[in-house]
Amino acid sequence: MNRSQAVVHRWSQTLIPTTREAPSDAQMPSHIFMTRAGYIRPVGAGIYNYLPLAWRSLQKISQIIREELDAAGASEMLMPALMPIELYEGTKRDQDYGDLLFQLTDRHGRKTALGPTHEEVITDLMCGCLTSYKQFPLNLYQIQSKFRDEFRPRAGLLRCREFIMKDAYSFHLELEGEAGLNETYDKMYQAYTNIFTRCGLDFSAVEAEAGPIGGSASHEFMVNCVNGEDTILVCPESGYAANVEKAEIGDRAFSWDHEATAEVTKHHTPGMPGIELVAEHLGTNAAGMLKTIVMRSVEESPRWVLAVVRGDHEVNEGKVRDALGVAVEMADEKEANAAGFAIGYVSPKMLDSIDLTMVIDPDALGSGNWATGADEKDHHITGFNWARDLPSAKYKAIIADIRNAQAGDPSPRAAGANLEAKRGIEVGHIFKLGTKYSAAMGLSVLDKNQKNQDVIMGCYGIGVSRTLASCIESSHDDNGIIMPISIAPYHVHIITIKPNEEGVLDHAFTLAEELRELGIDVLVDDRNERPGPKFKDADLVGIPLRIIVSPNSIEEGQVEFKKRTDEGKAFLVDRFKIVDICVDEVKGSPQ
RNA sequence: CAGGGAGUAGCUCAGCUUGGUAGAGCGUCUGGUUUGGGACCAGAAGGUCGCAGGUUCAAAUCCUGUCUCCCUGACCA
Repeated sequence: MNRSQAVVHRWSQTLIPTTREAPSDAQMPSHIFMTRAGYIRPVGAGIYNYLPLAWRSLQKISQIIREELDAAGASEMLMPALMPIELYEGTKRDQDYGDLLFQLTDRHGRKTALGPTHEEVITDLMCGCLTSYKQFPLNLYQIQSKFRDEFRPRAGLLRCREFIMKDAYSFHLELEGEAGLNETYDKMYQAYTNIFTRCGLDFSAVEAEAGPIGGSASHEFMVNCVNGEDTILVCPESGYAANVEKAEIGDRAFSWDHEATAEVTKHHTPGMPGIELVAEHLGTNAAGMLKTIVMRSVEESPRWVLAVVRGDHEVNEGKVRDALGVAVEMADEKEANAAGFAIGYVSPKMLDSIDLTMVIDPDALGSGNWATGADEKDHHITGFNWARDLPSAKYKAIIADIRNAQAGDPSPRAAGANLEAKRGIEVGHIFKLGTKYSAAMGLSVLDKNQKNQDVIMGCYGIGVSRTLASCIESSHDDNGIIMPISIAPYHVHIITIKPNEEGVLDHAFTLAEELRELGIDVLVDDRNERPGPKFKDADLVGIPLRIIVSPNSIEEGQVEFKKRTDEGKAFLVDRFKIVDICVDEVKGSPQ
């Protein structure tokens, strides 16, 4: 509630093009309702006009972000959206980003990009600005349109090619201490928590795939929503929550000594894409098979790595990296074949044929009778038993949690508890970057000891337009949007009944003006429409407080009042009480 | 990018199989009657049928090419 800027707008004199029917291509509720309620209109694939209602909400979200980040010690600035491609040379992100980067050529043939984020720009800027250890910590942010050539934009504002993002970057010389990265990171974590709480969102802060520094170096802020694109795993006992990519799994029982129950038998299994088909052919299921993934360590003298998981599980590269202490990547299929691996038909038995490191997930040691590859094209075996058929594994292999967690897995933080899966929409992500960009781009300063040191960085993003969409995604009913007061385009929606009749409009605008002077934003539906469409439109646009002004109630010295969340009809309120009621509602909600 | 679908009035769609002067509902505009949950009557405006070729006496309709949009997958705020 900002007194100096509160407004009274007339429906008839702003642009709120509501429609009765949804565009046929919209699937997600936020997309359908934002279009129907006149918040947005498409321009191209993943490109939208933000009409007045959406823009007012986005401004309110931005204002909340500004207040919280300023309070956390950050300063707002603005960098250009257009940037020369040379900036990316140091970090090779023009390749990492690949097709995601919008690239264009100017009239002089210079290659230029539209900014997908601004690590390079700000690091380059800092190279010329940061000269002394006395300048730290420094935390800068901007709110701006970002451009990403998404493979497939979709779901309205949830995944766009041009979208509004707040990105912040912090600079430090150490991790610990007052000026350290950890201190700023924690402040930003708290600021994000405040921001999303004030926006009225039901969200979870979850651990995400850690950056190069390790530890809990990255958190995602996820709006809890069944339609979300991301899966997070939570422990109901301890409160532990993590992205599916990152989630640890609690201790699992395993044994080398399961008794063999069948002989090893070879089967011809040609032309069966997918483990399900093979399992069916072998008379078992995916959970009865071993999946053996060929990887390589990423170092100067690469080494083969075999990761073994149960057939219905997925290998997690990050976990393999953590188990081995070196980064790994999927092996190139041609190279692996040349080295003797029958890609697609690899079994753990390769441990005895090729010099390699083997990592086994505990669940792959949960039985004495497995189906797996035969190390020969188009063939699998059944009856594999670790103790009988590959005794060397017990001494040579590493056992570690190397697979993606899933619902029902034991919690890593509470004995006996099981992880539950929830869906979410990622609206914020905070990162400890370390020296990735500063080292690549030569950003260093002299520390107290006159030693040149690479600057340590953190980066912090919020999808502003996505935050609006995810709010609507999780807060709507069959009739339309239900906006929280803090980010609603207007606080109060005054509906006039029979606006042609003497005094109705005057009454409505007098009331609106009283509210405005107390810092409340008001939309007055002054259209000469019948009541039906006005009520329908009001439900659709979802402004939280509704006042109905009609000839009848004016005569009685009353108005009608209803919250968007209330069921049924509005109730009568004395005219002289309505302003206080609205002020209490606005003040009593998160701002 | 791969697989699937769609481009016809501002919006939602029919018409295409079987070629013959462009249709409906909603919305918009005018006049009238109406005014508590998407009214009614009368009238009107609005489309080179995505684009370019081709076949034909004749193409929204058949053929070829091309562009755009949507849905499902890998990425991310």
